Amino acid sequence: MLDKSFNPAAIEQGWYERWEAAGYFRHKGDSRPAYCIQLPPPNVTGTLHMGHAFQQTLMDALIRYHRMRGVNTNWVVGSDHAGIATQIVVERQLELEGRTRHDLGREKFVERVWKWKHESGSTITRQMRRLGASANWEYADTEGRKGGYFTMDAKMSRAVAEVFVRLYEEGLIYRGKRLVNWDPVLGTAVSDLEVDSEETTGTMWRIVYPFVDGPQDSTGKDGRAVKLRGMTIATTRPETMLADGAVAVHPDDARYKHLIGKQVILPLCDRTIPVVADTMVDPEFGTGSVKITGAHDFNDYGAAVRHKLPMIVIFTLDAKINENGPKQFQGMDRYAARKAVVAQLERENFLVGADPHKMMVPKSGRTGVVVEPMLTDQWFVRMEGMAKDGLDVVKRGEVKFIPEHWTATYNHWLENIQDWCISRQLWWGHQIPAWYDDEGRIYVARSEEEAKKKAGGRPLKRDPDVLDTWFSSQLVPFSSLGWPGETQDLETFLPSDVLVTGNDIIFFWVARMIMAARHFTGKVPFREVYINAIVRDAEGEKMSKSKGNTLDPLDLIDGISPEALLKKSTAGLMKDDHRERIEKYVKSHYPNGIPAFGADAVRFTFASLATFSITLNFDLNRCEGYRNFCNKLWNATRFVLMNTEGRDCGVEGETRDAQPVKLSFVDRWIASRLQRVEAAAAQGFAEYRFDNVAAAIYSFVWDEYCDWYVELAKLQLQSADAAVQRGTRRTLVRVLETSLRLLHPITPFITEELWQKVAPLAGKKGATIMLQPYPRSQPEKIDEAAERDMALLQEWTAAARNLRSEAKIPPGEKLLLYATAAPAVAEVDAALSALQSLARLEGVKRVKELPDSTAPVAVVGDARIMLYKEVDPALEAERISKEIARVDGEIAKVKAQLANPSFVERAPAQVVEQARARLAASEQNLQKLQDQLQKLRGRK
RNA sequence: GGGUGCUUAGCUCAGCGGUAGAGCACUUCCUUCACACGGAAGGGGCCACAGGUUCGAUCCCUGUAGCACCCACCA
Repeated sequence: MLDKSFNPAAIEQGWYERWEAAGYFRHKGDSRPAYCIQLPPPNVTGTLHMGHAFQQTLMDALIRYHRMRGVNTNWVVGSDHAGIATQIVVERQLELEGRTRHDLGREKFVERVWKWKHESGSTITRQMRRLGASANWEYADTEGRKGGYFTMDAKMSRAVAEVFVRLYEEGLIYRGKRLVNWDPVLGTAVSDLEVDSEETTGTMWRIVYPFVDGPQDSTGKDGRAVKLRGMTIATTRPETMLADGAVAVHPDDARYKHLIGKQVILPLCDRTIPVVADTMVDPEFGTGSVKITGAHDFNDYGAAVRHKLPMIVIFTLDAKINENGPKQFQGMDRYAARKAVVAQLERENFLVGADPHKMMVPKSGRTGVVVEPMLTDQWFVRMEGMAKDGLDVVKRGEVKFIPEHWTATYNHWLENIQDWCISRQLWWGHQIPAWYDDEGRIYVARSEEEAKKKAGGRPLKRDPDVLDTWFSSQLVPFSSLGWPGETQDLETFLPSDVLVTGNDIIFFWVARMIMAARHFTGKVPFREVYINAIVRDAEGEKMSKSKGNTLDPLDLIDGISPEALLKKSTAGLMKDDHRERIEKYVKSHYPNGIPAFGADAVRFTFASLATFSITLNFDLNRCEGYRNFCNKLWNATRFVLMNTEGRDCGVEGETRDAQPVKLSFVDRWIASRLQRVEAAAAQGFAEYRFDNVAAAIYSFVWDEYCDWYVELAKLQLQSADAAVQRGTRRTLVRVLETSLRLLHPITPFITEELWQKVAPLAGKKGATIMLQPYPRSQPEKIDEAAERDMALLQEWTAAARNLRSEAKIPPGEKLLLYATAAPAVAEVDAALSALQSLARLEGVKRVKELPDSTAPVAVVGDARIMLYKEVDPALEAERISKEIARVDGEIAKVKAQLANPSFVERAPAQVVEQARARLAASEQNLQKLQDQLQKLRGRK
């Protein structure tokens, strides 16, 4: 006997371990069609957040669905070494010990990161298991830790080196001194994508650079003649003037045209620079003349190259003024230098203006520090050719984005792609497989031995830099399957079927995977990319730690007390000033903490909210509603078990043959509805409309099976006919058993728990629901007649109940229902006794005319029905008048439509017919209501 | 400066050329032997705004406004 209500913690315990131990998650090396999903590998350092939980719910639902459909599924999972993120975490730990990574040295530091990875790297995999992810943990796992692959594993690293060497040999990787985005705190280059612009109000300073040969004639904006002391430039970063190579003006700018080629004095510095002409200058902006700082500005870099200007570097790698700057500024941080430069300019009368200015400041995505364009030696991947191919495969439809509009985002980026800076000046990551000899010659090789061989024995030094983390992540779709080896897995599981991921990594990861897989395997990495919504809080706000509106999926599953939640929300805060705000938020939003909804309810919520919308506002109230749904399912099962266990369910058993069964229109109806929900589920999965899958099953189970079928089954179980009882029991268990299988991909735990008990009664054998066939719709079982009859019964029931309610008849009081006609169904007797039971009637009495009474009357189809209970005629008259008004409105609307000749002529015949039928029915209804009203009035 | 998406019931969201839907919340009644994490009956919406196309628009088109996100080297 099941407990009275479902307790997620109790049932969710144990199943996962049993499934995993039994090896149900592994792929099978057989010839069945394959279905493969690659998990976007989470950072080893990370913990599961709502985005992960959402994404993984969808992936697991797809995997479970396909597994049940008999496909050879392989959910490839793993984790990412996450170069910068991980290094920062371990460096913070060292900081607490008062040390830096340099105190340890590279080798010891990397050792320490590995140690930390082993200790805490399993957090997220544990959380995924709690969520029920039926992932293939053992697959591609080189460490034997059942956590999937790790991007720094020997196996995965081998593919990284191979790719680097091949790209280098093909001339697609090159090394060069280029201007790159530099994070002065981390001391490394970062890619364009890792830089986020942030609007800031800064200052636009105007500075005059005097002409070497004295003031010059020119014209002002208004055309009047003026004398120019020098070129006035505008800048937001005055400290970079120390590295200026020229002043540029537009070649057609009448004010400055004649001054091109003149020399100006660079203030504060002991040198002069030329005035050059360049079309990049916008004469309308600022003063129309621009300082050119080739080594410290991306825009100016191009101009400096065009005009062959010297590239002067004035910053050290930690953004302090170096020896190339004037003595008084040397060693100053860039912002201190800015102040000092401005002060001296002002003192020496070079500063002619300073205005507030809104601008976009580039900041490092990791540290939030303003990046400095820095001229350094870096490795790059040439993107042009691969990008073109990446565009082509999407254009040809070999890779499809869902929703489709993301294709535009993808295309736009690839059409404007820049070469990719892949070297990072970090210690944690794949070290670049390049060696240098004493003369600076480069040897790129798969291993040190190979490099030595190539160098002919010259002493070699390895490049200290590591690769951008995405360089290895992009290979995952094939490196996880054994590439560069030629494996059966590659043959079977590449391309994978769908990638489920967030739109934030379309550039970082999705595009690069497509390009890399195409380049190295000739195949696309996946056929479809489902871009899932971004999870926000219920008010649509971005979840962030500093707002306190983050939710931990595990807290939703297991519940959390208000005290623990408060403590957790404010733990490890960087800034103390957030504390008060967070406490306020948490206290007001979760005064009672969070109840334990269970993994199934959380998963169901995610599925229900998985529309094609760009954001998903996670609403705890909906989560609660779906927890209630789980309870409903639990109790429906409880009812079914109570009525079927140990009884004859009309199912063939091992020791007996099935006895004859009789099926009523109600039995046939629910079986018919089942076919429709099965079709809806299949369609939903095919379209990635998980919300539709969830909604279809929800309403079937609750609104149809529980509300109607179970209620009517109670009646049928009291039948004197054993065959009717058998038929009812058989339908009860079979429909329930099928519903459990339908639901399993979304709510794996509760369905497994219940299936174990229900399946034997339905004549099903099997160790687990996981491997049972997913229900498929059988259109031949759709019974239109039964559905029509049931719809009528429901209509009659609703009308009768409404009469009860309107007349305020207490639930205990049973009355006769007078009806001028019987429901137009095939099994009238069965329908009438059903009606009697559902509407709690004493009976149904057929009459020619309704009794002369003030009792409320309703119109159902051809019949008028009445519960014989005298009520205040005035109230009843009012009720009927309201109803008449409603029907009147209806009639007016349809009449107007039909009176329009062009509607009747041009609308499809079917639509016109429908309107006419509606009009006829409404008019009939109106007539009966008016009769009734008149009668009521006559009584007064 | 470009681009994308959104605007439907109090809240979170479906829908989509032909009588406006769900969950939660709300009102009234009910502890009836699966379930009060429940049952029954209700209330609630000029489908952002303005034009256009159409017999007919919440839905298609064009604008406007608001919100969100992405891209972009304007000093």
